[in-house]
Amino acid sequence: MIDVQNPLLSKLSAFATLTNSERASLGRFDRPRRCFEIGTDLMREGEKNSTAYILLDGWVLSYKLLRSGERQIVDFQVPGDFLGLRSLLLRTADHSIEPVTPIIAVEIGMTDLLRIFRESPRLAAAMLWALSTDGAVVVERLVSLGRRDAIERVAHFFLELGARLKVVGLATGDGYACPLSQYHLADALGLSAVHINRVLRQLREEELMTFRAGKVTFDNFDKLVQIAQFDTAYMDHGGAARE
Amino acid sequence: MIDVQNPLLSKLSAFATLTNSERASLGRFDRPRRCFEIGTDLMREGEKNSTAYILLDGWVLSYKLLRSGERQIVDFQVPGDFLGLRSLLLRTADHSIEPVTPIIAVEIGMTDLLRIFRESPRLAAAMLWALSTDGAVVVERLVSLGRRDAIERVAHFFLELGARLKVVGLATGDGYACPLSQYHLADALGLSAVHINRVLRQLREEELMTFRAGKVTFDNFDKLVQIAQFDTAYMDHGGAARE
DNA sequence: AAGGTTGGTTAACGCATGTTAGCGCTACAT
DNA sequence: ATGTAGCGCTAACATGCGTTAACCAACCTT
Repeated sequence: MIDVQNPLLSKLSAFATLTNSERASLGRFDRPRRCFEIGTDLMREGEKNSTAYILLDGWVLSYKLLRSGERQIVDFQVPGDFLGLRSLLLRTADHSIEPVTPIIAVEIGMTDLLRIFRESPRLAAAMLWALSTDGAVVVERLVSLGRRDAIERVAHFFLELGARLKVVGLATGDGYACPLSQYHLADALGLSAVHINRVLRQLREEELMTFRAGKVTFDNFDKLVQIAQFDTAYMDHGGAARE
Repeated sequence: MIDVQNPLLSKLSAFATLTNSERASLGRFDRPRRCFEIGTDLMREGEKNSTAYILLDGWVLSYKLLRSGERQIVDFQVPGDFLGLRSLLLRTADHSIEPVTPIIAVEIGMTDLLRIFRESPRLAAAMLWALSTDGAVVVERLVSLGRRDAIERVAHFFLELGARLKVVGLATGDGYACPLSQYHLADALGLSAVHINRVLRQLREEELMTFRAGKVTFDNFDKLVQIAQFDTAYMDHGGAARE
């Protein structure tokens, strides 16, 4: 049971080396593991007293709908990420969450959170740190939408995703498996699907990166980093083992 | 000394009615109050072990710079807001903070946070709630940048700011004092200053709202809400006095 | 086999917004 | 009084991206 928690453990370990009892504390959720198929929302905006989850396997996306029917994807979550923790604290969901692929997740409720805070302040700090990282990612996305043009935005997105997946062992320096469609990218990056397609072609033709058939391949990582002005500083504050 | 904390107290009271001892606990920061003038940053991106603050008076802005020299303003903070709490948890500042007006703020450090968590779980929950609200605001801004056009964006911005100021008694339903320049709006909303000017003129000519000489006046609140698709749901989850 | 659906792809056209440039006002320093 | 810096304001022009409309391939479903 502790085993499946691996992605979260890898992430938190980037913040501080956890003791065995802390690892055990994380594993001791009595709440059930749940599976969700594509098409069934985990959480819907406006919903009261929603549950939060830790994502063990698969990808999900968080989004908000506008009256016009358009949607803005706030972020994608990958194994090891928290789902809907903010909505738990707010007591009303401020966004919706749906699977991108079939997923496995563990429920967490307020009581679990409080128990962790009681049993291990260090673990609590690690979780607050992980939450803050999520916040930093959203802020960086906001910078993208506000001040980067389409190419920079797309390049930055794939680099960031790669960095996040690497932490949980799902990416190498060369690329990673990515189940998103071009429509997903459009809704996440504030562009039209047509323009996403144009940009992907350009990235391909200039031999910077390739996104095709569910695979991201970095052809010229350094140049890509330069174009995107990608700086990992906002993501890797842990550096493992401080304090 | 407790008195000056009023803006934060008003905010947290929207989440739960605080006991006298909880109010006292909030007031018992031994850290000094500090003043900052325009031009002196409170925090700079990349800085290690920065301090966080509670803003008592004045306005500040949080921003990130791009290589090109452009900047994206992430959010403005008004009295009662936390400053740099995420950077405190991350141990490295992921954004910079500078005053918009001269300000007064109280320092808070990790030790203060931990003390509050120890002394009063309810107060801790209230603070986590306030933090989550800040997160929800950033997410809503992200939706604006991704999917709203210029008019909707500007309208939404002023409505949201009004709602936030109202909580701490700095706005009425008709309008509020606002020390921002059109350049501030441009950097916050991902538009050019020229276009901000165009949009403000349009809002004025269509008698929806006026922003002039440091004052925001709502001329047709309802229509403005409709144009912006402004829904306060993401801001007022507290509703005072639940549990 | 036929039809529907989803995702990728491209071209033509239009528009919202950026860019550049310039004018005027106020505040403030010299 | 004179410069200078910041801010508001506007016009003319340029462009990045959206929109619409197709076509194709892969994969369902029946």
